[in-house]
Amino acid sequence: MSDFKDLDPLLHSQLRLAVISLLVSVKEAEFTFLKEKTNATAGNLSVQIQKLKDANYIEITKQFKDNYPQTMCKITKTGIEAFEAYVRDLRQYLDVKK
Amino acid sequence: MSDFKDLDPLLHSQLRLAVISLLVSVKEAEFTFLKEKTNATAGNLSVQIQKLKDANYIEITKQFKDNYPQTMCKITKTGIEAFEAYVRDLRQYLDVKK
DNA sequence: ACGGTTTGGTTTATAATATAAACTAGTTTA
DNA sequence: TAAACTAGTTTATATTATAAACCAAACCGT
Repeated sequence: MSDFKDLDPLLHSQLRLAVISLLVSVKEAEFTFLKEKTNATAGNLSVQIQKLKDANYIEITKQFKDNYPQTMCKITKTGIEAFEAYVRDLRQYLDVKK
Repeated sequence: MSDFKDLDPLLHSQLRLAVISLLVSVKEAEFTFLKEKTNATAGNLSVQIQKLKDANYIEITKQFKDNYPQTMCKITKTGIEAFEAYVRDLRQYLDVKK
């Protein structure tokens, strides 16, 4: 019998977790902002936000701003809940019982 | 410029993290105990503790007990420190600033 | 107005990782 | 003594993460 809950594999990824963590704070952010804050390569970020979108953790909208393409990411209710559940589950692993 | 510290990839793995978390509590445990507590398959556990050993996070000693092979795992100082650093680093991701 | 550079990405190929399946070696039980 | 079980390891495969290559359009100097 296991002591540990399975961690949401979508969030148990450094980059995706960072993205969600940021979006939980700011609600909405540009691709370039996320790229800078996470220090990720554009390619990696592109792939990972796509996965978050497929899971309905975020919404992605594309528009043009000052002549340049702009990709906006916004967290969903599902995403917030998933993050909260992940944090809750992870505590089992981090809080060592003496 | 990145807001997030890189997470120790050796610990950012569900099974290895569970193993280290257990060993931080109990100091020393049998393979079978870890297998039961983590609900891992034997093969997976075998591979993962080997990696922890290679990183010097744990020590592995093999002996016989009641005619059966017994693999004991014990956490090292390095392992404890790595765990503490991991937990510290992870807080950046979990503690959302309002 | 053209060639090179920069912005803002996506797609694709490869490297790394996790996991399961198959195997080994020996023990117990019927 | 054959089948089933204990306690693992090794190997093959599936999944994931990451980087490299690419694309389209905009800007910038000459």
